[in-house]
Amino acid sequence: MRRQSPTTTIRDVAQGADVSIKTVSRVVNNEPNVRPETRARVLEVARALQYEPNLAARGLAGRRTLSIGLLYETPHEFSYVKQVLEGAFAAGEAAGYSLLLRPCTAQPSGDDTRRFVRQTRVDGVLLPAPISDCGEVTEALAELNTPFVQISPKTVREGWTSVSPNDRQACYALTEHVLAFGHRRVGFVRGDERHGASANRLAGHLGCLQAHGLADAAQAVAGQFDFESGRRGAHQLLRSAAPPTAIIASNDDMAAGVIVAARELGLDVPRDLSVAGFDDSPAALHTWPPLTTVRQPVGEIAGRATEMLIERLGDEDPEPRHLVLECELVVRASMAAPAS
Amino acid sequence: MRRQSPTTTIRDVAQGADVSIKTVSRVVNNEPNVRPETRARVLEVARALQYEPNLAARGLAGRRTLSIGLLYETPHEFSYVKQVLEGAFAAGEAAGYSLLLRPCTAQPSGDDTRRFVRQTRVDGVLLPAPISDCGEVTEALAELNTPFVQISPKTVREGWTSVSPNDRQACYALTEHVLAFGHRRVGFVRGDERHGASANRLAGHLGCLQAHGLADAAQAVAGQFDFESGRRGAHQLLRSAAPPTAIIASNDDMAAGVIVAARELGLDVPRDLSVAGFDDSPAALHTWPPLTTVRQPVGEIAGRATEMLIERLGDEDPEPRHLVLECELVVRASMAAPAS
DNA sequence: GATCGGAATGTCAACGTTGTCAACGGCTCT
DNA sequence: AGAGCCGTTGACAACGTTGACATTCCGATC
Repeated sequence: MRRQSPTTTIRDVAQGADVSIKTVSRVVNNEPNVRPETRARVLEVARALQYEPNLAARGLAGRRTLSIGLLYETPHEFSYVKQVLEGAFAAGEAAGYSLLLRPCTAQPSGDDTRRFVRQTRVDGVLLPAPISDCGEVTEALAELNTPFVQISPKTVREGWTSVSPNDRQACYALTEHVLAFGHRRVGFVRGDERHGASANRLAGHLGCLQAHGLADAAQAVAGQFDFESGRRGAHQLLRSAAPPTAIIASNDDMAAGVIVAARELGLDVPRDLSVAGFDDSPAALHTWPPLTTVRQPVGEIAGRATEMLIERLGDEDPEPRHLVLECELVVRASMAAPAS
Repeated sequence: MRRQSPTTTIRDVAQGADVSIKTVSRVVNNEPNVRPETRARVLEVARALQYEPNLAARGLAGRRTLSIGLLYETPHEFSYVKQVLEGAFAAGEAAGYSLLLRPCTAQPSGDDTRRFVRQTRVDGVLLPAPISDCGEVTEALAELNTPFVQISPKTVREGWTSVSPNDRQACYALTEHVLAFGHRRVGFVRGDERHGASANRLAGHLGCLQAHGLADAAQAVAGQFDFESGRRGAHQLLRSAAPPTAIIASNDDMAAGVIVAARELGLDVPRDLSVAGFDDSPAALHTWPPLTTVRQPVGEIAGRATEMLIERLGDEDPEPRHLVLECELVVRASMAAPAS
């Protein structure tokens, strides 16, 4: 087996600064009761020797590993996961925590979860959608007494903690924006039902239609958040007797599919059909015309979730909280008044 | 501080199976010299108690941590990173290794790298492009005697190990495909120069033009692999006195930009302008028309790189290798004969 | 000047695993 | 029957850090 190049340990620093290892530990962990000059001397030596605490040893000795797990579903929607990663990494780093990723297949089992926590001893776990609603996972974590925070869960549960975007309100506003153009027949492509966002977006949409006395005009078809289902959904909607003059898709990938479907039917966007998406993903700018959509602060959501998780780690019996962040309408060129 | 729920350790298993902890260790690590019936008994108890070895303790006690690091650049090209992750995760898992991610800003310093390795004690490191060519990083790893494998490096270096796609050959073939349609003025949008792929793709393109006696017709403009630079590049190319009838972009995002630029100039794709991309990313299917492109086996490349890295971990003085995987032309609808 | 108290520092045993080496059996070979 | 060997097993000391607790130091108090 390959030899590791020698590394400086806490002992080397202790020797160099002429103190005990315990004092070095105190300095490195910012604990009180160290004379400022001692602290300075230790830091000096640590820096000179390029000392970095060994995380494995820390995790083994201490009660905590200073690491949090992130279970994410691998197949779809990677731009979402990307933003979650970035937000969580930044927030974690700021607090001295590192992130341990665990890609999962569609339905991670409780055993997978248990194995993950047992092996890694993560202090807590972040659960982005749709895993945030996986009963087996949350059960396993509760059983292991491992704190977790849900990101965009489907249903907000009493004693737990979550951070979500205000999907409902955002989709209400988006629908209102569409109606303001004069559209009266508005199609809607729903998202993957396993994501809580899907139901909320639909609810916001329907709520707005109802508020405008258009409840009967609602036309919603199923979708799974991917390009192809957007394309299929649009064909389905546009085939009807009274086809919509505008279509809202529950995310941008599907909206891109809607645009392609329109083009396949010889319809110009936005002249013959207005289209709106959701998420403000990169795809929203890659379509022609660029998509009117809603910016979800996914990175911020993940960051706040991480902060809340870390906060809860210190508390023996923390207050459950449910944070909701607002979204922002992004107006681009895919929306116009209906051809009268 | 929150209490951890009690976990079963190697000692519990040893007690349950009435053997020493060392024997359990041997069984769990598939070491030889354990009587089959003993092994079976230990495995039985381990399963019953849901025993999972503690990775921190393993890393501390053993010479190896069974984990490998993956430094990746966070800003651009996430679909690439996604595929790298998936390939590497799968290959790592198969060999019992876990992956430790480290998102980096544009130019990670040697110190960052050293800190990462020192803290985590990863056994080896994977370097996807463009970090694979970051001198500070490779230097730091060499200095720490930490094995690494480069993924798609710019330049293949003697004593190191790498896995790359055959960008040059693929772009040669793609250009040949374009010429076969009858195009004679072919524009080219280059990629980010920090990626090795960029130079190779350009070289393949130019090589093919030369082979067909069209070296003088080459028109290549700069790009950075993002949508916007594709759009700018296309405008630049199409503004010229003898504008190209086909444009090859060094990746799909830029090709999407080219298509939008064409539309902005009132050109129909593919009637007035043929377009080809590279990578077969999701974006290639989100454009209209869908893009003719080249499928790079990124996941497989990352997987093979991971396997090679793990293989090298066991060897004291492993043979350096440079593996090159072939790409595949994906013909879609964005390409047609030039309007004569 | 003895006593007290709190801040500063140190000692030592964990933590859960692997590496080293020694011990034990049963077998073959003389 | 004794020597030697090999396959099997175990005892014990690492690994680098933190937690619990002990000790020292120093100034304030009586």
